[in-house]
Amino acid sequence: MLDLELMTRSGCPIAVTLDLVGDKWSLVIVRDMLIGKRRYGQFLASPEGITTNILADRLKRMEEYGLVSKQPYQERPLRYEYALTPTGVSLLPVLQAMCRWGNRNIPDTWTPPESFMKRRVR
Amino acid sequence: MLDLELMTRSGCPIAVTLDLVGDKWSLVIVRDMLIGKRRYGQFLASPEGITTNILADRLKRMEEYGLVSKQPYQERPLRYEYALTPTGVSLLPVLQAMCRWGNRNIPDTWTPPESFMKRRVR
DNA sequence: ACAGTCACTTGCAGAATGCAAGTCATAGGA
DNA sequence: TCCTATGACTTGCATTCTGCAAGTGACTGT
Repeated sequence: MLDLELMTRSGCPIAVTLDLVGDKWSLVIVRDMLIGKRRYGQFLASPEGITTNILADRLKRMEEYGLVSKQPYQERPLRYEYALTPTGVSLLPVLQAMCRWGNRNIPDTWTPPESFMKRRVR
Repeated sequence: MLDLELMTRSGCPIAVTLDLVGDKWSLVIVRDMLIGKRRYGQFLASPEGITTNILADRLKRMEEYGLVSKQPYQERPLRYEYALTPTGVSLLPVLQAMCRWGNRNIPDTWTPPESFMKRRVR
């Protein structure tokens, strides 16, 4: 369980989830981490084109929320890589449901790899 | 299939879904409609406290996107009620996944009614 | 010495959001 | 008749968030 002193709008699990990741970018970053991306530059390279300031802000926020953790992968200069915590990974079913919805309802959306759609967590 | 000329960031079904409903309010309104609310005042009465201008904007946007339709329920004064289209209803699995995630990971979130969690759509 | 890489930070303009108040049509009661 | 209430919005304005571009600091490789 996350231990947050988060300003939530209500106790509704949908509303609380949206308070944490209800914006245009957070779940795109989660998607990238689920397919193995770990570094700042890799997130920037995704086709959606997140900007540097938003990426830095979201990584920081999701770390505060307990969805992401960072580990140094080198010293001098000190550099971090980012990965999902188990709580972050467990957002996978939400993303899978979005993929199914997008593929069914919006023409010309990419078909995600089977490994992504079939993967089970928890 | 929706027929949109929507500015999407990429063809990723996750990113496209977020382009449509990736904000703090749209899916709260979808939740309310899924549990039977249909009128402006009912949406305003939800505990999250959406404001009138945002609600009007989201109803309009979701109608443009084909997620919501409106029907007059009286004339003089002309009043509409809102309901999800089949495409809108099919967002249910996304909301169910968010509920499961919220309930597992965030303390003191409400347990949704079984009728909501068990319901199946296609 | 100098360009290049990587991970950020900063400044600023424009868009989105939140808050409060106002509008419009009508019903119902004093 | 007038007054109040209801329901569905709209408007104005201040605050916050986002997008874009440029800059910074610590290196590495040439």
